[in-house]
Amino acid sequence: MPDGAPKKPSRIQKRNRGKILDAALEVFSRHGFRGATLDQIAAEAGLSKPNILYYFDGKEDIHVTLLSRLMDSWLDPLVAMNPEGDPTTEILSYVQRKLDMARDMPRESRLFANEILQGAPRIGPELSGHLKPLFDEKCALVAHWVAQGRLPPLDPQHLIFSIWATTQHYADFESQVSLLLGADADPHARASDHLNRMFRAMLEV
Amino acid sequence: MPDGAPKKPSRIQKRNRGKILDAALEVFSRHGFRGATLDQIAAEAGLSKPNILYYFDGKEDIHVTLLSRLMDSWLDPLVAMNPEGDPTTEILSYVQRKLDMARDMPRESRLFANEILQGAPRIGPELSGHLKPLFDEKCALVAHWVAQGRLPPLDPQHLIFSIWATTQHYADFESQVSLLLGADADPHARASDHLNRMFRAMLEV
DNA sequence: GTCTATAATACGATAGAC
DNA sequence: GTCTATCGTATTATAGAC
Repeated sequence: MPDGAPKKPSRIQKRNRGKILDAALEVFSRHGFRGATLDQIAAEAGLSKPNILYYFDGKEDIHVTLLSRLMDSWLDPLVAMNPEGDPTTEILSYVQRKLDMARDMPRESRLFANEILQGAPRIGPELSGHLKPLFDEKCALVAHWVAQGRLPPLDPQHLIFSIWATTQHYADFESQVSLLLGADADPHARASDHLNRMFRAMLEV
Repeated sequence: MPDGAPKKPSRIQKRNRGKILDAALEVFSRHGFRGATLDQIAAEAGLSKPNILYYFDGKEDIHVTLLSRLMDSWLDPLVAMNPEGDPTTEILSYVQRKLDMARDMPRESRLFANEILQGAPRIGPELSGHLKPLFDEKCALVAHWVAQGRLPPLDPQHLIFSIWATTQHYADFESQVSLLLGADADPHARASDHLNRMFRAMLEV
């Protein structure tokens, strides 16, 4: 077969690659890249270690594939911020969607947190290529809203950082959060309320 | 020599333990516990690997010693929150001190972030023993201020989480922050301004 | 495609000379 | 106290049968 024309993956290939990536998400997000082992991933996926390496070129290949696959859905809430909408509503909805993601996709959150915390050695290009343009675009949008007087003077870049930080905190530092809150109430509802009040206060003209 | 009476460490012992802990802070904070190696720590400290193990019982001993040594100074800003002071001033000062720490002690911030991100497997008891009582005490203080009507209704626990999240973000995710901001301005001044405005808006009665 | 067996290396820790 | 040399194990990756 001539090079450059990758064979179409069979049904079974797709299913196994999916199983491996899901297992890898579980293991990498809990232990980080170096702390994760192929043995753990293989056990979690229900496959043998050499079989894992039949589908991927190595540990790093799995990790990089995982990060780029998840990048798009991870950025969805920011993409959804609508230039036609009401500024305050759009931003508060974004906060809410990010907080929901921290609850529904904590593994993805910790996977990215682990990678960025260690200097993004394996995902730097993806960040420059996908995240940076989107970030710049949405910062320009917020700045535009400010210039129109529809938002008070604020720093778009640091506003977005604060949204990321406060929402992802509940996924990334979950062990500390649950220790400090105790096991009683559902933290999500109270966190949602708190963040809504905080960012609303900041966005009032 | 009878047990239970540890020999007083000599000057050279103190100095070498200090060099090792400083090197370990550098390496652990950048690569996490599993990602760090004794070879790296030894090279950074300018000592041989067996010499490292002469001063500490093993890799884990170094890590735990480091975490408990740093815990106190890491919590200093929260301790300094003064019940006698003006509520808004005290909280805004706390934000400022935490942000200064993210700038001045980014390695310490990343060390704790790495540990907590992975479920605090080696520092859980320290958190329960030192952090939890302090956290509860300061939450009660904020709740008291709210009950007095000196602060608007707010959730003390989640307020503190938001302060931690937003300030530590600049140290823990520095690689992403610097990528997105570009290399131009000093981020610290603008971050300080932004966080001051944000939390002030939330604290207005 | 999947497995068992194994190679190759990285790493934490120890032995023993000085 | 400090070093060189080395052990034992964990871990990534490959060989080769089926």
